[in-house]
Amino acid sequence: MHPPAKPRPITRIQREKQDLILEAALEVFSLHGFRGATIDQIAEVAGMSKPNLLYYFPRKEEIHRRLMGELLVTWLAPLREMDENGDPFSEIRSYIRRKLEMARDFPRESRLFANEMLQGAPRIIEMIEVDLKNLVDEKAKVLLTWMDQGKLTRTDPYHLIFSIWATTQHYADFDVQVRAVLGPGRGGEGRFEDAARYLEQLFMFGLTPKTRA
Amino acid sequence: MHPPAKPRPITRIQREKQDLILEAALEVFSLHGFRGATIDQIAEVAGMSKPNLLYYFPRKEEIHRRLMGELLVTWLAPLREMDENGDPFSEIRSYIRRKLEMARDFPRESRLFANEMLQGAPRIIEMIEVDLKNLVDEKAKVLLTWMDQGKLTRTDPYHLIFSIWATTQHYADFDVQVRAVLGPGRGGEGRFEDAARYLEQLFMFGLTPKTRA
DNA sequence: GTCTATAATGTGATAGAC
DNA sequence: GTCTATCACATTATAGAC
Repeated sequence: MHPPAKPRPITRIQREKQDLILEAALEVFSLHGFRGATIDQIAEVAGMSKPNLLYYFPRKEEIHRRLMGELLVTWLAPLREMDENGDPFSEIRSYIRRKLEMARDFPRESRLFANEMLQGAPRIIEMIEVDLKNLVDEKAKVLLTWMDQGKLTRTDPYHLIFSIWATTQHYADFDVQVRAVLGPGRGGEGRFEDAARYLEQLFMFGLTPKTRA
Repeated sequence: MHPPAKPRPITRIQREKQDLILEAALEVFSLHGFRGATIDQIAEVAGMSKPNLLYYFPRKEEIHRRLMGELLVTWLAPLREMDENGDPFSEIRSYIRRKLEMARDFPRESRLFANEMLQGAPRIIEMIEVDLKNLVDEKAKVLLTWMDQGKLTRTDPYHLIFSIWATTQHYADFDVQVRAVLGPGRGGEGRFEDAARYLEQLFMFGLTPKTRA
């Protein structure tokens, strides 16, 4: 009946400005959370006027939604890569390494996620309950299989994943504290190397079956 | 010269109202961070009018400052209790247990702290750099001594403390996610028991010297 | 000492100019 | 299609009533 909806052309300037806004919003939302962030501040960081920003994203929530949608995909990628057919120890070890690298290279994304969690995840609870839960269930099953085969110490696979999340993301979310405690000497760029070494030791020894020790 | 400053009498009603406000502020700040929290909301939770609240705390920042000051003391208590003269393993084990109990019993305090960290700790950076750092330095030395004595696997004491913080606080700060992933079955009150068992296993095996294994 | 009316500013959103 | 002047309301804070 109707002619196909004219695919509204996305101009180059539209794409560019949207990217500018999302980049600025990531900066501000990750620091102050959804309610603490102001459109004004986002606009300033993006280098445009507040009303101009609102032309591209008519609502503050739209910006946040877009950000969270893109985030969860990249955020879960490291876990998704954990391969059932690989060697359990090297799979877990590289999962930890990838996750720590994300904390190092994308701390704002980590803080954005943490902020949403702290607030009770009101805007992404559905994604958490479906996409994230499904992925974790799947990988927990893989871990259990490895344990059944005696390749891994028998332990709770869910809490294992939680502890990997917690320890790695800590270096992004609590970065100020980490650097303050380590001081100028050991709080520099080397802190991620130290963390990597420590975490590998913590998890590997904790996971090594007694038959292997 | 001057007569001693008249110790302005703190009436019962003053104390009561201040406690009400601080209780409400904890609730709101822990969910939305400093900027995301509004006096209006705090007043509503506290059951009083906004201007009335501002009579007892003339500035929003005053409320937050008071909250943070009290927080850091109780927050570091578990670590402070770690006793140099005790048995390394039971000391660490009970430290982890105490910390996990705090996450269970005082999740709002945990989230309040996390919120401040995410924002770069602008209002408590000094306390972090002095009080917290000093305590951690002191306890790191204790851990190192234990390692020197061969009672503990040699590892980085700072990152060990970080990982205990991260894994335990995770159950308060990311509670929504934990419960969503565990589902109704294992996400109930038992989740803290499971976490305690898992964490003990993780850290103990990771810390057990090979000569003991 | 206790509390409220009201000011001053900040904030999200829109109607309309270019 | 792109952008800005402006509105309605929320928010912090104060001056002044009880």
